[in-house]
Amino acid sequence: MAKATLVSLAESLGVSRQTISNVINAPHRVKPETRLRVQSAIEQSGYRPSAAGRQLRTRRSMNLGIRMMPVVDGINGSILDRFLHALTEAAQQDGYRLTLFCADSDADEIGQYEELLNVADLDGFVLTGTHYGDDRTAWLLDNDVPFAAFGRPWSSIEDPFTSRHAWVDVDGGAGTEQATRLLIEQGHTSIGFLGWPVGSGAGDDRRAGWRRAMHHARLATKGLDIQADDGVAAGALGAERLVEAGATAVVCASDSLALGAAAKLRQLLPEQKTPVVIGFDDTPVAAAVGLSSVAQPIEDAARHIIAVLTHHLSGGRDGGDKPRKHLLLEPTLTQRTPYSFSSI
Amino acid sequence: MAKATLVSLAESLGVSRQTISNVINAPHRVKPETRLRVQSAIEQSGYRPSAAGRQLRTRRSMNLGIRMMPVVDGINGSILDRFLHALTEAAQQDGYRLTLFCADSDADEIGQYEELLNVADLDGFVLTGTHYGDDRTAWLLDNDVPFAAFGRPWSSIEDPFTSRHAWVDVDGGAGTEQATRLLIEQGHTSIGFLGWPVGSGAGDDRRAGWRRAMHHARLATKGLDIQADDGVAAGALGAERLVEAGATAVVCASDSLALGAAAKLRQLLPEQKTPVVIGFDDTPVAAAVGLSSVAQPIEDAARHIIAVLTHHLSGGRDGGDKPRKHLLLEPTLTQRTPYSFSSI
DNA sequence: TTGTAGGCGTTATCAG
DNA sequence: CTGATAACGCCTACAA
Repeated sequence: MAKATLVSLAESLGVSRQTISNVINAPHRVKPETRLRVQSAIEQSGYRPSAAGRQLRTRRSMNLGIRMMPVVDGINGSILDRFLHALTEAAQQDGYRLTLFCADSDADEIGQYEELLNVADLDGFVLTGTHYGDDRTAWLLDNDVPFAAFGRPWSSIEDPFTSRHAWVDVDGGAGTEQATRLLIEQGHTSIGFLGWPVGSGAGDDRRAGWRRAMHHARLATKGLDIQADDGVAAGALGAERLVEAGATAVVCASDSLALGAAAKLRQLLPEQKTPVVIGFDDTPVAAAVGLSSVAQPIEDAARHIIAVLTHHLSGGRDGGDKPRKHLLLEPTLTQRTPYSFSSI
Repeated sequence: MAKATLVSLAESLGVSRQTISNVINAPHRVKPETRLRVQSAIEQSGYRPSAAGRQLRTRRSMNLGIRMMPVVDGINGSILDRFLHALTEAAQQDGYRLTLFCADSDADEIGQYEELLNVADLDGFVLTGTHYGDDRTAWLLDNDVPFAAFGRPWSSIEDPFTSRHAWVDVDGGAGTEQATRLLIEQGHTSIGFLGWPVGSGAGDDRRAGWRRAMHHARLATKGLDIQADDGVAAGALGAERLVEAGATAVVCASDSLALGAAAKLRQLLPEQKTPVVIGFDDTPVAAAVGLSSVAQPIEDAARHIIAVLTHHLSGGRDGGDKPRKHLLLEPTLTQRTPYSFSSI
């Protein structure tokens, strides 16, 4: 049996194709009687509207784009997996599909936007890895392209909550602050921060959280603030300098750094028993070696990103409540005992 | 300026839209002179063919589907990241896009195939996680849907190299065999295998590799073959039993198992200095703790999957060489010194 | 409430 | 080698 279309259905039912279309897109305009008749015919025939036909007419593809960032560390890849999965699931529930694309740079990404918008009629984009002076958000805003970002707009002057574009983020600073406070409660008075070079929004945010907790407890921070590129080796190196500066515990901007730091601290301060290093992202690596870590509610973030995007795309006519345009989620601290490599 | 279409271009050039279409899809049919004229006009106007229009006419979307498997361990999520990225990049180079979807089960996945085929005109699918008696491949074959699988068809009777469908896989058995041989060369005579319960294709394959190496060296395997569910804790438990059976080294079916095993062995056999545990997949976790591991050339696999799929879809008219329909890639052994948590 | 007409952008077919 | 014509399946506007 050939695939059913509006026309074939209309013929077999003795109504016009327009009526079928109305049953699908504007049921209230059709007399209940015929509506039911048509609906059951639709079900029986297994009719599914063609995306191509619809897209040609409406210039909407029900497709959302997201860029695959280049694989770097790999440790955070597992986070991406969770993020993508939640994104896809939420989009699917709202009738949207996710289209993946690659780009070498932000400029290239913008080029891809143009291309995908032109040829594939993508309805919107999900952005990740926002940073200071992000060209992409500016371009998308200028061109009235719907999008939502995972990551607030980083700017030293503008308040993110007045931003013109939708975003969802996790309050990294709150996470490191909480982590630092825990260490303070455990009696540590010299707690180092091991983060990325100043200049990255998320990194500076996490550093600020540590600093807040230290100041609040009136603890000195001099010499305890290390800037390092991400990675295990850099983490070990940084921890060494922190120990020299007197640190007995370390809060890190990533699990990679934390892993290196934990190894180094275990070596330099073997007498310590409590978890003295706290990572960020709660990756499987952290779980695997029993490292405490700040966990991001990444599935929630993904779901909200889709919610705000699809709500906007449907023009608010989707029935649901209007999702907040700017949302800062709280992370949680996953505490673990470092059984690691010595006492599983 | 409005977006250029075939019609607008044709008008401004004084030719028929069909000629423009021919320049794009069948250049050889157009007189070189007009072809050049049209081509430069295309470039100038920034014309890009509409996917919707094309799709409506050709019933092809230039879109490939891939299912997001449920997130389980997380450790292997990082592998997925690399895989997806390579897939997307290769597809993009061939003019295809990747569409993500979710499914709860294989049956559900088949339902999604139908849906995506019907509404979105997907041109083909990439399958992962093939297993014994996989319904999905059967369905796709029955319905003449193009696809390529990452993972050979597992069947006790059929030779995978005669399979009706395209696949790419990594020779896991060769990997564990190589790993086992290395340990034998290092002087170990009692080497355990820590793998998944018998019944999974990939798991049994890896087990067989270990067994081959042991038999080849005329070493006993009695009591050295452990079946455990994946995970760090199970790995530690399994290693304990292996040590009781006299094992001094362990080859594992995954990095999760290996991580647990390494911890346990370090505890039970502290005098050993050499890397006595070898994992599988070479995940960031392995890299982080200095665990040797069998590395899969996953980017190569992804590229070949796309190559074989797009070559088939283009009906072999894409100019390139015909890619092999069945391809078994060799893994490599990444050797590391277990600095782990004690000596970064 | 239902039907009719037109067109979205493309390619296939066939005639010139 | 080029052009006219006819779909592909759908939705919007308007007419009945």
